[in-house]
Amino acid sequence: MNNNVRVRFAPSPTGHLHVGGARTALFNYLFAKSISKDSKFILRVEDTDKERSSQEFLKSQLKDLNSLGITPDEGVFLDGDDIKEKDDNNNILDSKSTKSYKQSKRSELNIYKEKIDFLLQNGLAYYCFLTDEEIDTQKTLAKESKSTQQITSPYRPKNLEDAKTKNLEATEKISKGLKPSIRFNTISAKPEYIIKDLVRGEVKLPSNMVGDFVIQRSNGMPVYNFCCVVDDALMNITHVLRAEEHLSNTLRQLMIYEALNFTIPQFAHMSLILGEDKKKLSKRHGATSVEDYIKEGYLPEALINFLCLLGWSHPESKEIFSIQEAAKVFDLKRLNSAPAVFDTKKLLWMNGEYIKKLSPDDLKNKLNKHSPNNNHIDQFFTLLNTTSGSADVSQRKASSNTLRNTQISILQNSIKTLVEAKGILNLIFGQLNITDESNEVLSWNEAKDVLEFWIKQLNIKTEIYLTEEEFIDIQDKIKQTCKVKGKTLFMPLRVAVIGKPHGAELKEIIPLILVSNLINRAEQVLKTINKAD
RNA sequence: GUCCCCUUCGUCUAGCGGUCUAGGAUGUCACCCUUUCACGGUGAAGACACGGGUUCAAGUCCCGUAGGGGACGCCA
Repeated sequence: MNNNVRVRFAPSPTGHLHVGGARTALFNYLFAKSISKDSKFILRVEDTDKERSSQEFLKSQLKDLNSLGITPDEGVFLDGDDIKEKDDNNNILDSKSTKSYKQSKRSELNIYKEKIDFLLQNGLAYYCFLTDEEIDTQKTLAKESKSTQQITSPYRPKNLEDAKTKNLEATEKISKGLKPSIRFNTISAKPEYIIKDLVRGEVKLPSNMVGDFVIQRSNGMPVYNFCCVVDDALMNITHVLRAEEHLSNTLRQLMIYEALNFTIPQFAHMSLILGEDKKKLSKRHGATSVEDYIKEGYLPEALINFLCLLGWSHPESKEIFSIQEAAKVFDLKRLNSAPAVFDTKKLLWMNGEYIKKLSPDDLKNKLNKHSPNNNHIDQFFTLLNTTSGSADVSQRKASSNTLRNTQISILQNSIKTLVEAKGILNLIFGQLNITDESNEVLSWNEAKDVLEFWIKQLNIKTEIYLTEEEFIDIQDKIKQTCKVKGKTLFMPLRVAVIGKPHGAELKEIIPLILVSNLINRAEQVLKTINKAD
């Protein structure tokens, strides 16, 4: 009929957005965007587990998706700080609407009840009064006898006639206060179901993989497998792109599609993201949520770029590209069926690349957003932005573009994550911290002379800041007077400026530090030398 | 245990029967740049899990074996 597709990402708000979930969302998004302008990426919320779901988690997940650039065309979205829903015509749904993209709400609207009633009446589902204990015994028995561990329920009807009597019996029990679950009756299932998976090709799923599974909890809430099918069908989802761990669920879902006479969508089961131990990435691998990575100073743009390359490859072998660029060339055929290890080292490299590409203003904004209470950030950028009308000679210099660029590179070229900026800024504005590494340098005979002369020269200066030229001038004087060069000159000096023998280029960092501060630091270092003597 | 999926450098991957003495990226190492560190530049080492087939020809197709992973919930 038309070439538009409808795909969905259906998170469950029981935790923060996991990188695996983010990638699933990304591929769904990219697929929709790559097909046509009118294709839709829908966000549905699977919050049937009332105990574990929360509004806070939902909000956090939506926020993370937004910052990654994955915004839904339809369904649940975040408007400022409010969770809202919009339908396929872009109409905002209010609380009285009979439509919703949240399964908890859809359950209240009896959307699932109608379908479950249909199954019950036709013997395709049944009330099951098996207790937890009874189920446990069945399971342990099955384990001991090494047979397949499927639950067999005595409440399962054998045929339509049987279903009628069983339903009657059930109604009676329910009226007495018993709370049954509802199981799907697999009695009429085909022996084997075959899906043509877009990633894996033909996958055969034998029906004996599953027993009569629960489709509605005893508390009245239908479960994931059921809601998922009903919603995908009712929302006209054309392609289901999800993680491989759902492959075995597909069998159950296929049975439901069939029982309910729904059209079956196309499936694409994407490979899993693994930790370094090659096991499914989970909390015990450390940082796994998008929020964790952002807190650690990763840029959302870098994270999403990295995720995109996990199980997918750019047709031109590009490594660095935006989500928009990816959407232009995205093709499901390039999805890899093998699982991928999440390589933090490559992410780190990629993040560094993104940081280097940032304009000074963007860098400033990103840093401020990341650590809003660090006033060194503004100090740093104010220094770089000082107008050329300033009376101070170094401020005039600092405003020239070339100098500004080299100075900003102190920050930009040496950090791979936003958090690392803190350390650099501390070197410029913070308290001097003399590292253990410096001790050896300070024990050199020349060190004391160099520092004393350095302080003397600084004291003559009346300007607030030193220019690069002025520093080089002093540096030459030290060379002559103290008869030092190379390591013996630069290392003690560097310790006197940043507290360690390695790190920033002196002529770049010195023009950023107040002369008075330089004096304080040098005196502090000199004191430790004298103490050691 | 049962069923399902997967298998190219350490890692992410290219490869859709001949153009593969297997390409790129990252990581590692070396050298250059640099009076330090980093950045940058150049280069090196590094892989088709194994065994059978099919074919004139197999990393590429088929079958086994081994290894890894996933699912087996009134979680999603």
